[in-house]
Amino acid sequence: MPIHNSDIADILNHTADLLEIQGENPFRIRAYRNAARTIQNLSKSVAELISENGDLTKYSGIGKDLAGKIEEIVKSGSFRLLDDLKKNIPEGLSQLIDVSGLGAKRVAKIYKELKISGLDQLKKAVDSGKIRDLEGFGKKTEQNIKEELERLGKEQTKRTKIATAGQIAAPLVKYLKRAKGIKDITVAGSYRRRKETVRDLDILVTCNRCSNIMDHFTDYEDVQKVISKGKTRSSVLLRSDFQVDVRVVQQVSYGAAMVYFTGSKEHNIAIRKIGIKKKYKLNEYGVFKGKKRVAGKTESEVYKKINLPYIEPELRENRGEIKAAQNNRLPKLVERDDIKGDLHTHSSYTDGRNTIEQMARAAKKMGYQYIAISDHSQHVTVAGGLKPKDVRKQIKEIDKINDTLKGFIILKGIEVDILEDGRLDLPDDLLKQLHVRICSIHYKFNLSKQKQTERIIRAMDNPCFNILAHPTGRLINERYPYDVDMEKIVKAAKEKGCLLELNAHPDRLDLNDIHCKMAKEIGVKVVVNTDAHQTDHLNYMRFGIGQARRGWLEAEDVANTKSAKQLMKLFKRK
DNA sequence: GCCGTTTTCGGCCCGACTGTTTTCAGTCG
Repeated sequence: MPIHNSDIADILNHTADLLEIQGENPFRIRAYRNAARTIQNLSKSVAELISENGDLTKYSGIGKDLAGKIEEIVKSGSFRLLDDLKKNIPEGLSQLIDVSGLGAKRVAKIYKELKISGLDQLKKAVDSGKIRDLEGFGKKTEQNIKEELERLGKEQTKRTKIATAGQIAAPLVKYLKRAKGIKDITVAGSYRRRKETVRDLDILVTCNRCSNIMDHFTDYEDVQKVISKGKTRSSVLLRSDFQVDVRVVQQVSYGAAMVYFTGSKEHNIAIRKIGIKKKYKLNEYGVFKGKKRVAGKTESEVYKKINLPYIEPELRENRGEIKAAQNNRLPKLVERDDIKGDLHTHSSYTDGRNTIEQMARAAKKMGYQYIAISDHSQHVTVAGGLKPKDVRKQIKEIDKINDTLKGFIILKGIEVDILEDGRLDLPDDLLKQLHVRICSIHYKFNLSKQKQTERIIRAMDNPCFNILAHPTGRLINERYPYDVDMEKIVKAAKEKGCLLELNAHPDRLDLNDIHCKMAKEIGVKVVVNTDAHQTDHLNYMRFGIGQARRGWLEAEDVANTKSAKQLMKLFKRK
């Protein structure tokens, strides 16, 4: 069974956890974590790379030693260092380290002094008041651990989808704005980087003489618990168990603080290193030469001081953006206003809520030039998938409505199912009468990787195949992607002249950012579609654009920045 | 364990907050 990059990253992170509990050199531990992160973010499969005798040491954070260890993991499926560590350190300790407030040092102490090696034992020790007597611990710490354990018990700590985070952020930002003296307020962090899910919200605030801002914040009616509260930084847990941090800085530090709190952590570390080389110190208050602040008011000013152009938040993941910036080769990222239409939408012909005409008028109102109605095909019976006669009826209706629309066209589309054997769910002669065929998988998710990949590539052989919809089928936090070899699929799409969808629905966001970048590098155009089932879903486009930007896509890489006419040319098969 | 315009040793991002201890270690982001 081939080992995935995320498996290798998990093994390295697990190793780092155990090394940390063992009290190893912190820099050695960091090296394992850095390498794990590098691998996690790689678009290419490490297993494949090794089988082709590729050199892992060309990636940052992987040296000779770790390259050898990674090879061991890939080739043997096990890792001797980790196995040895496990012999000395009970398995349960890595769960303890996941308890917020417990780090490696405290876990090691709890284990050493009280022989506690699992969550259940920890709970018992907390209940009987044994923790408070340990040196360096106390009543308060014990209580915090107790609360954390209760929280872990009732809730799986999942990351929150960006759309949900937005719904939480909006009223909170509105509330914060009512504080006296408040000036600027920005939701920074991974939310600003438009990551598909976020762990918490980082809200950055500037204000004049605003001594009461933190009181105002912690008084918010949705606050369940105040985790910490200081003059410049406070953290709370909302009733939904969602964490929000607020940081206050002065106007003169706003740009530096924005860079700092937007992250990512890895990006920040990388730019600080550049700063150090230039004898600067970068922190959230500015860029400093000695004790003198030489930049900090705006983000551009901060980047400029270390000889970099402004880097868009979505790129700040230390995935090559700094090198690109140094070489003046940053992409000019696609924007919502570049989009000229939506190619994946549903109508009341199947499981959509609105009529074709309502969908079209809503799209026109958004400033689009076209919309494709692409309802389900017959195999998806639960959604009332269209039979051939239904498709013919829909074609006629679209022609009729198109006659009434000025400066806008409804494209005839279909979301046609890819059957288990790779055939499409409707006859070719009918599919040929449509403008756009979006092809997707809605059943048999659990085929082997090889079979699933072959199924899709076989479907692409059909010249009617235009776009592969939601290519991995994942639903964030709900359903894993089906097992496919994405690199093979992207290459097949390139070879056969097919396009890939980036489904903008916030539950899907599929392709993910890494796959978007892969498509761009291989030279396959991406279509950002909303999969709208009602008119207001058309607004999901903004989430798709965020993901596309994270995947380094420019307008040129996104097919639906083109006119309908240009699109038809793109769909022409070789 | 990684890395190099301070190149093969000696560094490794930086600061806030908490709780415990009394000047700071641990944790987090």
